[in-house]
Amino acid sequence: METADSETESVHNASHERRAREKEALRESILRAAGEVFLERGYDGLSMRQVAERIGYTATTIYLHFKNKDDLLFALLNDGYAELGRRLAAAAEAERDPMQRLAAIGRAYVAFGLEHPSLYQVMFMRRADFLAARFKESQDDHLNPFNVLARAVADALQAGVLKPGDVMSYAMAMWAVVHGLVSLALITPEVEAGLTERMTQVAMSATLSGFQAAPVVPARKRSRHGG
Amino acid sequence: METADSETESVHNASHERRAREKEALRESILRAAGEVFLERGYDGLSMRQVAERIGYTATTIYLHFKNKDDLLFALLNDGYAELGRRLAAAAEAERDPMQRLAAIGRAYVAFGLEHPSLYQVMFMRRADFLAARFKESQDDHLNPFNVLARAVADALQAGVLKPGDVMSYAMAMWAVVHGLVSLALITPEVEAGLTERMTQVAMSATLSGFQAAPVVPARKRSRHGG
DNA sequence: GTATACTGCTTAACAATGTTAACTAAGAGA
DNA sequence: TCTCTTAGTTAACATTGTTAAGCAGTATAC
Repeated sequence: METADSETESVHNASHERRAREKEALRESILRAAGEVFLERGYDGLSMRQVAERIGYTATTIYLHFKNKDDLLFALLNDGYAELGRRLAAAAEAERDPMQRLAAIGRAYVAFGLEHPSLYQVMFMRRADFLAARFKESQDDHLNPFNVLARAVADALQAGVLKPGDVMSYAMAMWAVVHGLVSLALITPEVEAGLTERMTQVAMSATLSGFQAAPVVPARKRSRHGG
Repeated sequence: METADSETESVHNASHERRAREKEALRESILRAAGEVFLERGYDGLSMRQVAERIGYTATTIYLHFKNKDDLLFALLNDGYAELGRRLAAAAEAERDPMQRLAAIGRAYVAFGLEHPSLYQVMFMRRADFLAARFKESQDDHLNPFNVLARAVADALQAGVLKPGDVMSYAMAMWAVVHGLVSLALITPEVEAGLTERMTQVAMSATLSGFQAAPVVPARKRSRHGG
């Protein structure tokens, strides 16, 4: 009896596992197809029927693996957030000096955005509602992109290379600058790459030097030139 | 004969004019309704049928006054671009000192974005394709928002308060920073207003002081602290 | 004053979207 | 072999932007 019981049980387990594997495989397949369609047709061209057709299924099948289109999209973007986190962390580790580290993180952020324009647009411009969800989900994850930046800022503050201030304000300000650089570059594609690069250089160096420099707009006059 | 001729002619003119007036009135009415729907339901909730229904017409009627939905939206956004231009120009005029003028323009830009969140999102985040069209259209308009900024930068450069550089790089960098501040604030609505303000203050003052300060990340070491 | 042309507007329709409900077929378990 | 579960499909709905055809009323011409 016991033998029979455990035998049938193991059979059940085996088939269950196989089904689970197949299910997971199809889920991955859907995700891959969605990624392809997204890259080819853009965010607006990403339709359930298009994705399904590409892998020989019907649109409704996707709903057996994802709650709805947003759920599918969220899964797609999560890869993006993860990669961004990894790249920022890698850039941070590569630099020891706190100030240089901040600069490296900034450069890595901009590079990521320019390398994945459509992905970045959805992640940080079109579907920012996902941003809150994702960041809340991985609030304590040390690979959360914002956490990487905040840690570097905290280090720099502690090292005394920044003017006194709170971590949050500095981190958000830094984020605003790099996000501004990326998104401005993405919404003005007619601007030549050279100008984009010069703009990035100017903004980044100004911001970082300003973080450690004299008070704002000191309006110090050179009397020698007479106003 | 002549009298009759000129009489019928004037009748024609009069009726033509009336028709033209009515046509223009309906166009304005559509635009106003579209603005309302846009404000209430957001960009995604703006549908031709919704707009038409609000003023007691059918959706297809709109096509007698606008080529398509994009055309209608473009007309809507044009008001936004115009107002932004006026506000930046007003802010610029109110400050004489070149550096303070730049700061004022930046503050005005951020204020505009935060005051018109949905409008700003469409203007600079979702439908940036309109941006190119609009800016190309009013390339020489001195109220073009970017021109206002570029002029202020040119003045500051000429006054020698900025480190040597080209107008375009400075203007784009400045635009990137303020746009980054606005769009980051808009995509993270869960962030408290106080932090947004501190972030703005930090980023703006750092950037501007960086524009006129020492070279980037000079890594000047204080040997006194030994590393 | 009556016929004609124009024109402002509507109804009908099409293709595409996301999504739900009902159905089918096939495989697992007894 | 019979039943039940389940993966997948088909059909359908509401909504979208947009085009084509029709209709009614007004201005023009005789």
